[in-house]
Amino acid sequence: MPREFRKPIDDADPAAALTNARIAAILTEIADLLDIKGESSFKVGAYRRAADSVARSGVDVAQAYREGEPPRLKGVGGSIGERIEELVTTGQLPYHEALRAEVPPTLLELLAIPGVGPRTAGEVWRTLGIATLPELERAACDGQLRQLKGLSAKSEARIIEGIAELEKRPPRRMRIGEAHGLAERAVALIESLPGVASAVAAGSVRRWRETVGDLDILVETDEPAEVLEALRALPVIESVEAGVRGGADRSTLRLVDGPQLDIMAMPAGSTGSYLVHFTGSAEHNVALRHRARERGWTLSEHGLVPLDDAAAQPMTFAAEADLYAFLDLAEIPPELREGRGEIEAAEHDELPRLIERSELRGDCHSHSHWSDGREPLEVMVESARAAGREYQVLTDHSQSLGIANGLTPARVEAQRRVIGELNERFAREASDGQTPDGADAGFRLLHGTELEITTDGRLDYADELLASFDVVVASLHVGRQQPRRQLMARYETALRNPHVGIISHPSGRKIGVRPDLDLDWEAFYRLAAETGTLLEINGSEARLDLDEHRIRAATEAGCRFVIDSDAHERDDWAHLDWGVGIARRGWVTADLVANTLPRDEFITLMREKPHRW
DNA sequence: GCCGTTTTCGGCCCGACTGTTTTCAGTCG
Repeated sequence: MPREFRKPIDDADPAAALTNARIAAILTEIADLLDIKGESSFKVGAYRRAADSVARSGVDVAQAYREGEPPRLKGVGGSIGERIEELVTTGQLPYHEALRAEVPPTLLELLAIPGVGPRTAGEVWRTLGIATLPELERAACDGQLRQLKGLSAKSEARIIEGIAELEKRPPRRMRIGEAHGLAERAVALIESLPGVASAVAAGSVRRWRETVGDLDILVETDEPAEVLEALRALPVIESVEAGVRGGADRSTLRLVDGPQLDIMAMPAGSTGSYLVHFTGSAEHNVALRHRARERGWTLSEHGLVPLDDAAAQPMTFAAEADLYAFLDLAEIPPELREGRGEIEAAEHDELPRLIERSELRGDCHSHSHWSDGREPLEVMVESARAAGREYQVLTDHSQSLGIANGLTPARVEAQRRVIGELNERFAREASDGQTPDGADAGFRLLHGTELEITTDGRLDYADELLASFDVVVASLHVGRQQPRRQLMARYETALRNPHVGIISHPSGRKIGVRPDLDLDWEAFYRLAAETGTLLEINGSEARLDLDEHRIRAATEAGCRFVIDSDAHERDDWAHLDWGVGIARRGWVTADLVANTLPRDEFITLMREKPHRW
């Protein structure tokens, strides 16, 4: 996978909120520019690690600095700490600006070309004055690059090809659902080939990352050459990527109209270290190698080799658990392998027992034709029932959300009657032993609403009507650009209302489309915990909201959750899978999630606020 | 530039591949 296409930071708006993500982006750009400049790789790495640390921190770093309580962040020492402080207090970072003046930020675009790294980019800039993609392409076509040290006519051809490829197919990351679907198909396809003992998707798919760049497939076989040859010949394989990753036991391919596939063969019976290595993350692997070194070993995908005998045969492991055990660690679930404290937890046997999909008994957020759902209420409810759930909450939109055909109070009452009749039928069928196969005899459709928090900070229904719902899910779809104080005031109204059980998709983000709401998150979590209002982990793949970082921060603040599909059609029930995946990445255990409760307990819980159990 | 059961200096993760090489640097995952 070519590195991600990184545009220079848009600094047109210096007043843009200094979120952790923006601070991290600035530190990353500093690292890139230093790299091109030819600075020590350790210094460059230090900025990258610091950026990473800021990005994944649960606290609002800018706010913490402004309040005079800088958080302890791994990789942020005196020098970088001072730069962050200057940035968040003055809104400017002269060091960064000076670097941008010295090294043209447009050079970052060159790094997206396969085979072009910071050294090459720096070299063409220094010797030929090239700073942009078109300039590089022209120079390559004119044969100017071959005069540079380490570059030849062959390199020029590769660069021209790489630029063309980039224009034809800009790198993009798949959403979680698409990635898992494709990975499943690829694995099934590969397992059908002769000589294949097993295949498994590793990489970020296996860790359930919210977006995925390419697919890494491990193939257990004793005949790697034959298997890879057969694979390359399949009609669904569009092309064999040139050069990047060839060799006897690995191959880089591309699915027709699909993502890049990195295929790695591993010898049967010694798959433990391969799985660990290719599942990652990079940070997790680094931490593991550190640990191996402390114990006198060097760790790679092939296994462990003694530090004092590099020529020794690697010690191999049949299973991941064996490798972890050798390093005195409990086996770490793939979702936790991000270098966020999982090694320490595994060392002390304090890994959480993560929630499983099978532990969800109900779903608290779904829509139908009555508002903006794409299927009739009856169709949605029958499929939820057939899926074996104990309860489904129908939460069509409230009246002010006209664009989604929100329900007036009169339509709410009409819908209540329809739901009542359906539940009567379900009860009748249960007592007659007529419950359909796969359905839970106790299944009930619960009546909820997705209650709009209006721009002027009111709730969209009167309290008496709110009290009549089984579940009230409050959310904010309009007036997203309001200043932080106003947004917080709106959320506070909802959180303090005794009938509001759940705040839905709290950050309001859409992945890759629009950013989070500007909230005082610490205060938001505190209020949710204090009022006993549940926070939703919304599993629709464009949202995944709360995200994994916020989930952990909210947990630490004492919050509790529900995991919901926000389904608008039957296919959307799969969102529950994605929601559970993200929850697991947020270290969530079943006891933190209200919709793991049996139906009656859940109904009772939702009648009482604060919701604590 | 960061960090410390190798602690204030001297390290800093690993292997494979590529290209232009006579021993290695750059790129990638």
